[in-house]
Amino acid sequence: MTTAREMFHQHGVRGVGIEAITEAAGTNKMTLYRHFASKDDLIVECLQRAAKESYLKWDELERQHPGDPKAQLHAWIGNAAECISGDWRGCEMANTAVELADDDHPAKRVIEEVKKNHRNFLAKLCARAGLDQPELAADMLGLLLEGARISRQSEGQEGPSARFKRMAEEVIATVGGLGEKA
Amino acid sequence: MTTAREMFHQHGVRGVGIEAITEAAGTNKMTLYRHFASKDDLIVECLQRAAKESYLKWDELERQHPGDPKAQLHAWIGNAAECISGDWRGCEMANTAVELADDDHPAKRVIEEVKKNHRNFLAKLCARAGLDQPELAADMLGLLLEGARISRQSEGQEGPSARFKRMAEEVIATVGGLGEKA
DNA sequence: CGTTGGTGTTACCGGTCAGTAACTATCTGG
DNA sequence: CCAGATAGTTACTGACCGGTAACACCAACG
Repeated sequence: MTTAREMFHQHGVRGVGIEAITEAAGTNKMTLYRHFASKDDLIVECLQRAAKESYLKWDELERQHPGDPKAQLHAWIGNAAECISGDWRGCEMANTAVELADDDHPAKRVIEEVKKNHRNFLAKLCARAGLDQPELAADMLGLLLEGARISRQSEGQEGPSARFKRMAEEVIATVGGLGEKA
Repeated sequence: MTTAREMFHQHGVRGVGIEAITEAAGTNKMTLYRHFASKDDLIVECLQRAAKESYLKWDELERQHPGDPKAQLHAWIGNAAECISGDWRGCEMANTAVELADDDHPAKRVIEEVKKNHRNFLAKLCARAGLDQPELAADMLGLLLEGARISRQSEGQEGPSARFKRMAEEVIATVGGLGEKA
């Protein structure tokens, strides 16, 4: 199943077949179909697992800098920047959303919910960090990250996504309005 | 061929077949294969046509506000915001890049070049508009737009992408450094 | 020992899709 | 009026893919 995550991510959910996944995982199609009703079902469960992992990162942030929302915010930026660098292939959620043009695919509901949760977490963090316009800052940080993950795939590693960290810091410094010297 | 653009955009390049395209265009497969060597070829030519169209928009910007880079920049934001609203399905280029996981697909070269050109155009415009940090501002505007186009597909019309215009204006007001009152 | 539950294997079905062949119809220009 | 190019039609191939059926295998557990 971890294998499924990797292969879906690497080749896209539409670009890889069930057989290739099971083969790579050292098993076979039948075994898989005894655990998952269909390919769509497998996709959804993969995304849900990814969602759980990403939620855990928020807890980790809190653990690493307990009671220090400002440091958590900077750590969030650091995490995000680190994700983008390297030979990455974008966000599992966003990529899947693009691939699944069908709007009523069950995976879409999962993706939408997860994205909304992340935005809300981020907005709350911005507020706790004392930013003047936490909602605006959260939107900007979110879109910058989303854009960087996409740009990474269109323009490669050297493109604008390489400057994400600086942009994000600029946002919380100027837009968020920490009061010049915070 | 315009039909091909629409269908690729609507259902994704991997989600629609040659036959469906030709049928929708009121013709048939053979005729298409007399003009294009393969489906990949068709994809590439569609993207190139999309690229030409997008370049024309820059000329239009210049024509609408001749010699007024600041107005051109605001008009660019307006155009972008308008594109995102409505029942849009993201950027043809970026979506295709996500779908075509294969890195050495011929379409990838086209996409990369187009995206780089747009970034450079935008950076030059930011410089002409007198922004203090035109490169940084261009990167931010570009990523915000890219993020908005993706977020539009993950979170729907009501998500952060709806606030794109305000964010973009915020960027050129604070980050670009027009000097407080420009 | 036997049974039961999970796993592996093979083969298959039905469908879709990219791309081709061969033939016919239509329109053009000379 | 004829020749040549272009477009339409039908049918086909070969490959892939999602999903299923039937059956053999192997373990644990009574």
